[in-house]
Amino acid sequence: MSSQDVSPNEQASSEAPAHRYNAQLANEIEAFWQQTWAKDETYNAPNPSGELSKGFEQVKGLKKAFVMDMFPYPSGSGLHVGHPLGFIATDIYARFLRMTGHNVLHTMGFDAFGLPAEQYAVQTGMHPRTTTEDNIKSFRHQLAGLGLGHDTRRSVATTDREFVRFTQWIFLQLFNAWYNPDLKKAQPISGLIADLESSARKLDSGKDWTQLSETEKREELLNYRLAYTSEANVNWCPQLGTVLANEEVTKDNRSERGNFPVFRRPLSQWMMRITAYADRLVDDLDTLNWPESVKSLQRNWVGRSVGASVDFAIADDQVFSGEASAKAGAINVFTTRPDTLFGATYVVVSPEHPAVQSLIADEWPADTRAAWKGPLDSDTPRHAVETYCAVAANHTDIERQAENREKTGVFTGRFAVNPVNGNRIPIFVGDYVLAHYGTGAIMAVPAHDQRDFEFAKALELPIVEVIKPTHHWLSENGLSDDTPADAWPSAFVDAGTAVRSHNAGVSLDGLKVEDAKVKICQWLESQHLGKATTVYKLRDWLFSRQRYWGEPFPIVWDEDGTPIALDESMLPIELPEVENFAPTVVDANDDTVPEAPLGRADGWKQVRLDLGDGEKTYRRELNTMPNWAGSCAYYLRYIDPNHTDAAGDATNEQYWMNVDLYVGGVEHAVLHLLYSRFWHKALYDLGYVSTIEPFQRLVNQGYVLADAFTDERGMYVDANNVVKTEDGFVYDGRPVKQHTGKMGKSLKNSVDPDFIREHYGADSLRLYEMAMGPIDADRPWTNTGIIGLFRFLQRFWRNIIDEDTGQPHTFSEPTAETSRLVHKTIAGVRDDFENFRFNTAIAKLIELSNHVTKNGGLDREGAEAMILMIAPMAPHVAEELWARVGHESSVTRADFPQFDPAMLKQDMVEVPVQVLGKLRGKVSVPTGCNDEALQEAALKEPNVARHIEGKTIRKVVIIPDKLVNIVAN
RNA sequence: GCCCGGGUGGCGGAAUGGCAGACGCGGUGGAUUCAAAAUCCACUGUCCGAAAGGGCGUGCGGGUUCGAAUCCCGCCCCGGGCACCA
Repeated sequence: MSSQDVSPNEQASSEAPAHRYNAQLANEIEAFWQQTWAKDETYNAPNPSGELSKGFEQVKGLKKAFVMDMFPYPSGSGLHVGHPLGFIATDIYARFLRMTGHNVLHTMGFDAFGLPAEQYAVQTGMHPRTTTEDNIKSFRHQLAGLGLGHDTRRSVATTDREFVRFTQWIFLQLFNAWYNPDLKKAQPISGLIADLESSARKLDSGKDWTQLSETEKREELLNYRLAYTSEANVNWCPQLGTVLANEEVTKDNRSERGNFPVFRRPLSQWMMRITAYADRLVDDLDTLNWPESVKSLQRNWVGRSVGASVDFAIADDQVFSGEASAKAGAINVFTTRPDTLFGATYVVVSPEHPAVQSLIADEWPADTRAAWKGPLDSDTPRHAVETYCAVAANHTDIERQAENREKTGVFTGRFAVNPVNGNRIPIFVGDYVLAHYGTGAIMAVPAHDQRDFEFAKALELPIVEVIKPTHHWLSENGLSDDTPADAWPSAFVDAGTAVRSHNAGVSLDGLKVEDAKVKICQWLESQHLGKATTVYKLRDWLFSRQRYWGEPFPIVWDEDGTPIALDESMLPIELPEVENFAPTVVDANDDTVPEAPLGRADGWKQVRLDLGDGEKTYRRELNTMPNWAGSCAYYLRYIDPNHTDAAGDATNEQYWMNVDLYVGGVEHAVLHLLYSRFWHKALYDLGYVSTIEPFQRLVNQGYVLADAFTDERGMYVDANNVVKTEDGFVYDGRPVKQHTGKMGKSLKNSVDPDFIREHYGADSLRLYEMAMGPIDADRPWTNTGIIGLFRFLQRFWRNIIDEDTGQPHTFSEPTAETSRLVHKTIAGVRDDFENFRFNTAIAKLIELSNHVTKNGGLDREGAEAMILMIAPMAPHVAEELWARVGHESSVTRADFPQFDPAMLKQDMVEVPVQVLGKLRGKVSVPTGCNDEALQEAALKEPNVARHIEGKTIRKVVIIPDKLVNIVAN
């Protein structure tokens, strides 16, 4: 709460022992060891090859471990105690691995391009590089203060000159690659060009490659490259002055960052062909040790649906006449239920479907129902359809997707032919069909799809049963076997058996859904009417932004307006200096094409180059890459931080990859983690990395929550200055309301780690953050909670050090019980560390420490085991104790203690005795005591005897050394 | 609606078929102190009881089992994600 509530005890009173572990001593110890670690380069991990390979000989027999955090954005407001939660967890794990025979790569970089530095630059005129570098400096200082054991030689920032070169280099690899669908992998585009030149492969566009001009060829290749430009509807956010990726737009069409409105606008932008990897991005999730929730989010985002595309020919209709006739061929629909094709009684196309215009009949067919002519009872199909489409266009996505919205649609006046039974079925335009999913058109099977059912009811369309519902479903709905489908209360959408589904060439009758799907797809394919198809929700990744503070593209444009990649030797392309960093922010309704800030760099935006056909003037690409670019492959920079060409040394990459443990927030589930997997797979295909996935194990740490307070206006007030009074919480003399929320700037409830360190020390802070609960759970921060861990460290210190002299206690013979508990704790703590359960590891150590406090008696072996066990979590105090008991080398690579199973055995064991499953007493018996003796002892226990008195013993369950349960009645 | 988590004391949590509530916070009482802070000791799920001991108790209702917080079936509630995705 308020800073006054914290009870600092750094002022050792005159009576307190001179060598008590208090905040002052903790701070001295921590400063000393942090300097020592830095001087000794304690946390440097050698590479097998190259300039960082010094010392590799000594560790080459060890296993490698790559332990990584999601790197932070170095914001100007510094860290709060929520930020380092994951950093502490990975540090503990990395330290544990160092003590159990691993060469551990653990470092921390900075995701340093991005909006805040740019916005700050706009406000102050200071160059974003200056503020970013200052912030990184203070972050490094704060992180070092927490005792995080990072290899600082590998601490890179995405804004570093060489890092930018690396990011641009990857971009070039993607630009110069295409996805070969036959091999299902990316390959250099040169191979595609060779195939096209030799006519071994034809262009998808149907054009003849050999007849094309150089410019036309370049344009054609853009349809294949993994990084390409295209003119498409993109998410345009006027208030951010930039376009955004789908993943950065919330479902109510606002920017994830800033919560500004986002509009769809056609613009030419850079795209990444992530859709080529849709299947692999889904399938390879099965190989990963990731939280199920994140895997599920990614599967959902890719949104794979397996089904069939089917052509519905347009019926040749006497009502229709006109020139559109020639264009009207067939409507291609996508369905996941091709087994219900015989039940398709109409077709619906979305209002945005490109063929809508060509589908409109000149007049209504005879007997067209009023319900089909639209709300205005239009005189012509054209009027009905155009009115309907205009209304749909004016609806926002939210309005169109509102829950329980009535299904609406209008008849086009034309008919399609159901390819399996030749039935003439009406074609509708309806806004429940989405233009951007599947083919933008559906076949409607009202009996077996709830949406189609609702539409059919609303527009009085036939409902034909082609899947026999289960008896369970029929009886649940009070229906009999022969109730016609249009009397059902809803569609039957579950699996059943096909009926009424046959024609001269194929019969599905009697088949289960899955078998029927396979059979009908084979038939459709044989008749050239359709084929098995898979569609995805995933869209290509929009990769350009109209901002200043990002990586420039290594691209120039020629006079024909086609993009040309610069050669690798010209990297990095550095950001030009500009007067004004601000994005072009326009009014929400303004249609102006945004000018990228780089367009203000007059001397830069045009460049004279000789790219092989003489010196010419080119226009530079003025967009920059999105913030995600730098985080896609930064683990490769950690491996080889100074490499200046290509991906890095293959020996080092093969040694370290993949990342064994990756810890970070769940907010990156479908952004960073999907993009990064995509780039990694492309780099894998192109031979630059050796693993199919970058991150083997993922852990999402929870959020740190804290009390937040709002005043009478509902505005958050600084929680650090709220005081608790008898009447409740008060800020500046006014009552405020208490809430709980994620710690951070927006709720004004940040707790400064430097403040906590000053009052308790970094070791107490580290322990408290871990003790609050399982790593993946949200945990409320309280300034009182940390005291318990501080007291524990003080006790722990006292277990080993005489508070008056500062010297270790004389070692003494421990009791058998103490020795047993030491070994039991070693076994438990080891297991907890391996399984990332630091909260219970701490509890076990507290238990042991409390036992020693109470019983005394600790030999050197026991004391050292305690120090070694706490070392990963509280490294400073552990180093100090390790030194004080006489060691000269760091505890960092000391062997983690082994437990002796023989030590866990005890002579006597206390066995609980139950009567009818209820605990009634305990008996103390020799360990390994036989069943008869144990039963005899149990029956003699006075309280047990009382409970079975007068009853007949039916059965006695005996688990040796564990439990006796007497069944008596 | 669908998918993924979760529901245990005043609070954070522990126990994954075998003594429910480890460990910590908070609380109560005590030691120390002129006093306080800090520190140490004891108690602390709930109800009955002086105690011994007993009843109840892990969201709700059933079931399996000698024995269920844990496994199964059916619900309820909370958090997160997706959502007219054919």
